[in-house]
Amino acid sequence: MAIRPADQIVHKAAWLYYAHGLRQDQVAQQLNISRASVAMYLRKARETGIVNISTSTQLFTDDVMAREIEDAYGLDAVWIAPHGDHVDPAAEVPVLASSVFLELVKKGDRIGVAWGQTVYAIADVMAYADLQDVTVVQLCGNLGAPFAYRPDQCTMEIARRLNAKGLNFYAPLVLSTEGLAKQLRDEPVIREQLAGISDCDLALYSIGTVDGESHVVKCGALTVEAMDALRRDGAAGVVAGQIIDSKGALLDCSYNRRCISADLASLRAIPRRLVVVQEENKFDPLLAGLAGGLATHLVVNHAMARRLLDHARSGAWRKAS
Amino acid sequence: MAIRPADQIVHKAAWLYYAHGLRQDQVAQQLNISRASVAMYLRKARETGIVNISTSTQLFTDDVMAREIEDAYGLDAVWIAPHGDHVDPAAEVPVLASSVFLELVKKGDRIGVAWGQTVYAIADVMAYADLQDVTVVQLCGNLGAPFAYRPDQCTMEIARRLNAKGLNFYAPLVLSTEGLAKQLRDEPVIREQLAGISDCDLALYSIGTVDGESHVVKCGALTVEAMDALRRDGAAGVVAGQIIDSKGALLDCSYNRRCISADLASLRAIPRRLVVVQEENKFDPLLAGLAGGLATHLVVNHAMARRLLDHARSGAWRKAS
DNA sequence: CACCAAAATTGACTTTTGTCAGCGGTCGTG
DNA sequence: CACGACCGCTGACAAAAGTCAATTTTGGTG
Repeated sequence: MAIRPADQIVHKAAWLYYAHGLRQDQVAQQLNISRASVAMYLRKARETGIVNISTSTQLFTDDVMAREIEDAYGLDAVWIAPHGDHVDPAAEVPVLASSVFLELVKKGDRIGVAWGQTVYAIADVMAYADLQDVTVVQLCGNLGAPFAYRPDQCTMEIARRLNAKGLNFYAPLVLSTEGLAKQLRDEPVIREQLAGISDCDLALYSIGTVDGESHVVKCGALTVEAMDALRRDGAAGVVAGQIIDSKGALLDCSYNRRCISADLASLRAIPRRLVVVQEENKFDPLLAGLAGGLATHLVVNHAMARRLLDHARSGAWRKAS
Repeated sequence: MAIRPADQIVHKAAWLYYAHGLRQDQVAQQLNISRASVAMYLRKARETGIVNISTSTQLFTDDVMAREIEDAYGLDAVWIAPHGDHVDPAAEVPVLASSVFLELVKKGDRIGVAWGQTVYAIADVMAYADLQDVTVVQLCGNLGAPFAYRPDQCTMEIARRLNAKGLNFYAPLVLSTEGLAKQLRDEPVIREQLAGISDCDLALYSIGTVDGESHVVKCGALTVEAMDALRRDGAAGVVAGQIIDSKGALLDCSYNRRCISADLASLRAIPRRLVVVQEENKFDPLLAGLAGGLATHLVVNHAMARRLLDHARSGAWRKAS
């Protein structure tokens, strides 16, 4: 990402201020501009990722409960957001998740991103960074629904924050017939995108519920009735727009066959898979995802952590092999 | 690195302030402490690396001259510090070098560090970071001289800044006889340390001059006369306390044989080798180091960059294979 | 348990930073 | 070339952050 001439002055101001520790008035003097401009440039520098301010997430992994969940569920790392003893409890999980995400990203990475309110909330609070050679790929097809959290928006917003290249999926998430979905999957452009998913270094997604509140229902991919029927047939959660059963396997149903989305095996091929779960009612979907080995890194709040641990201790837990 | 209970509050304050964007008074209210304490905790958070503020060094690599030097000398990356058009020109190279260094370090790295005024200056301006599982190893033996920039100090200071483990070398840099040096090198403790050098992921050093101003002379490892004699025998630079010739090979001399330091082949085995050169009179030593393939990454100031480029263009340059 | 020294915390004050209306220059357009 | 819309910069004021001497708390000791 080449620096445009207009960025030069921003960069220079940021350098003098943050790297050399000069005060704004000294920087202003140095560059022969007003201090107000310096303040403006510095804000710009932070907003473009020229300057990076990050806070360690150690505190949230450095916890016996996190360790126990890691052991019980065979995860690489777990972060637990404390219960809302502060101003904005709802923001805690997304803020933590975005920090964790930024810690996991490396230069040159290829990152798979799914969608949903949680994913968008993370993107929304994510700090700007100027990572070189990062590509953000959309893990599933699109939806026309006018929601900010739809697949292409999630991908684009995260790409924008990281100053990365966004690779959108130019296909609908769900089609009306299985045949059409199959044909579309065989289209070179789509096939290529699907094939590229397993090459990702990092993935970010949440796991959706299978009720009327589900994002796939809200966005019109499924009717409430259809979802109810699927639930009776064993649907337990939603991953990248697809329905999984309680073992974390793809549910054998028409809907899934009509979906254009990441193959679960491709997802599991991604070495670091960050799953973030926020809402209370996502306990069962999360268990399904964990059973399917869809997560390696997990961010949850304290209440959910408690339930996970109790569940594991009750002996009810067994991961699918 | 486990978080001590006293750090909890620091971490929490930093989290609310930097991750959530609350103001200091809001954080104070949240934690039931005074705003003055919050300010203090935040400073502590920055000083411990719980909070990381870094500035992109893009501006200094994003330059035609840097590209040309990379091509001419076969380096992976070059950074050029602008000439001192600001308050503290002498600080420019160390500040830049420390930022570059921090960009190159990754979690879990093993880092080799040599010594000298330049290296110490870099350590001195380096931001604090809280890197997990990082080890900083000393590349050569010690000197008793009362200088801040002696080998153990350089290693320790950098380890302290990174919150890493420092592995010091418990042997003198130079001994009075070759036999003793050989015997000492065969001591298990020393042998192990020397063997561990090639396992490093990153190295940081400068290249010293071979005159009376050389740090090896100032620290008493060599007399001015001895150094003069070595120069007549082809000494061109100093790397990790050892004398190299103009081709970047170890000079065949008694002094080198009496040294306990990193084998040049071990240094070259380190994948990323950051060389930082600051002083004007280090041009020839730098050329020697480059000829010996001792650098992969280079930080110099504008004047030095100019000279390097002119030298390469004059056709005088040829790297040893 | 009273005492002291050292460390942590605070209130009050100073310095630094953020903000925004308004000014002045620039560029495209009629 | 005159006009107006737009953009970036600045001065002045408001808000926030930094600092430090004074005070309280803590932890160890006789």
